[in-house]
Amino acid sequence: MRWSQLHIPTLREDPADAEVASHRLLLRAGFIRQLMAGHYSMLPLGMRVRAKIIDIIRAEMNAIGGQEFLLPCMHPAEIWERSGRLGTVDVMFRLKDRKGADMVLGFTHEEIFTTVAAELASYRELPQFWYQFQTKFRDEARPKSGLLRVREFTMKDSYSFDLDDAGLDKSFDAHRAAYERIFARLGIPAFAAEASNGTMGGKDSLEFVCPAQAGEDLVATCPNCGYAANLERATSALPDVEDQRGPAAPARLDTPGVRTIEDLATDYGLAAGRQIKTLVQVINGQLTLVLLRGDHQLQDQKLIDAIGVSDIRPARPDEIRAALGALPGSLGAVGVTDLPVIADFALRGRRDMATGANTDDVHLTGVDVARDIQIGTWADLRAVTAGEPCPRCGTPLQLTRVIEVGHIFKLGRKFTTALGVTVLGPDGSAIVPIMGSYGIGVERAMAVIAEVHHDDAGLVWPVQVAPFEVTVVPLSAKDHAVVTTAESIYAELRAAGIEVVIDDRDERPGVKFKDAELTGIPVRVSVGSRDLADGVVDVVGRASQEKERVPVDQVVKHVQSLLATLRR
RNA sequence: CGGGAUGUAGCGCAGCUUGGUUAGCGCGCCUGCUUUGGGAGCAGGAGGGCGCGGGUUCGAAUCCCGCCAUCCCGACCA
Repeated sequence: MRWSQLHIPTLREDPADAEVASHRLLLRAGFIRQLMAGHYSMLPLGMRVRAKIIDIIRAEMNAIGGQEFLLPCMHPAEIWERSGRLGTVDVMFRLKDRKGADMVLGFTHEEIFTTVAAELASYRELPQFWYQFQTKFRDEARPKSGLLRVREFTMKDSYSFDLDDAGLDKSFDAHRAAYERIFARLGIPAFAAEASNGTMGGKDSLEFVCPAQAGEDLVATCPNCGYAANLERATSALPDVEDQRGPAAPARLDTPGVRTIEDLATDYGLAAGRQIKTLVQVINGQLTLVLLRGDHQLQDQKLIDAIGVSDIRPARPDEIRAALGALPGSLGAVGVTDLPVIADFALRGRRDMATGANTDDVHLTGVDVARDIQIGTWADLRAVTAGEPCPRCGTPLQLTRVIEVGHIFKLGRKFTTALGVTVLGPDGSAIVPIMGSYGIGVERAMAVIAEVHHDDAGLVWPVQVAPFEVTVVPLSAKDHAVVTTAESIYAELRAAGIEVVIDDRDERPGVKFKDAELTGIPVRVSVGSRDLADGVVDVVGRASQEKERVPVDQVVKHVQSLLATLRR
């Protein structure tokens, strides 16, 4: 291809609205343009990278037996009604057609693939791996960071249908292995972390995450045994606490002006770890007390996962006072029998603790959790913090900021049951297939590659996903020898099957060099009159910036071996 | 959805406090000449009516009211 005829609108200055590196560079280098918040147009260079990412994912999906489909992105709302996700997922875009029929834009495709699976008839057909590359629409509360969080994007989503749990495990493991190969080939240093299933339901899920400053999630990782879990799922092995027995009954402690755990600790010598934190949440409209150790933070997703309800909000002060007779700062669960109480495991067996007395400016001490509080549900509710012992091996955990690039779920039979999918088993009885679902955000993957592979001069694409492998740069558009040599090198590289672009613009060398670096093309062949006098050209690696003088008649061979090295 | 910021040419910005001739600068773009080994120089030129809608005023990019959009933080999120 000829640069002069490609639409590559590079910018000399950083775009004002782009903060994170991938956003800034993809805009500057002319790969994408924004239409509105969370919706981006993919320009020719962006399309080439996207196509390569898709090719790699497709190859790995096919390698594990995946069959490619393409399902509609617009669906009748009725199908989502049947699975119970219609009114409950707030990122779902909804619309009506001219007849007034309710439609939705798919934010995922479990339901729709399941309608296709209704034609599966026999156990002999299972397992099935089905996948597609399809646009997803998600009405994000806050799109941000360029392609990292958008409202419209391409997802590779796949779905497995198996006869039983053992089959699902196999399908899941096959996808896990495929994902590891995919991210390795894409140049994304991702690893798997345990995660919450969120609105997908099901029991197990793994996120593939890539460490990055622009990340929105935190994962806890163990440097020793490899334990890794999203903070919304991570646990740690807290040391057991042996409390003294304490008094026979809680004692009243007047604490005028005390509103926080910290105040109580500093003013009355009651360490935060010996306090009970009482939070009031409204769960499905029901006021509920949530108890944690004073020095622990509630992890919201854990609470949602523990009770299986996502309709949760903190109670308002007026609701709290009406129910408990005090304001936050003096709340406690001692003697509360008319409200559900959920407590974190770390409070189990604790004695001689301090908590609010449900009277403003009064606390209780000497509280024995088992004796004095009626706890309905025990759960893991607290957020792990850095340095706590790994739940598997005890090594201090690290917290790492990451971007989620893939997520694989063991779904169970939620969707096949809801949509009535069965196959006949060997004995003639109906079997409900068990599902898994597996997703990779294509443009997010592109942005993550850019996050990981760039420098001060611009993008540095790994060869496998680069928009072009080589750019040939004639340093003059007028010097006959330079132009004809560059053109013949360009033709030879093309003939050798290398993806090459020739920068045939009538621009000064500096402009071409800057653009070559900004766009991140892995290899540059510079043809100038000075070197040509010696019969050589410059071959420069984008990542290494190493320059080699190569005789004109050996350029193709040299470039081929350089590309092979870069591919590794 | 709460908090903060910003909307002036394709991009980056100034002008607004203290309303006043044809709204300005840099980059980019077009033409010509000279240049051409790291974002060239000179000359000439095109392009916006200041996010949108009202209002105040003799007069509004500048003041007032409402709305919209974009970015950042938080809440939320597959």
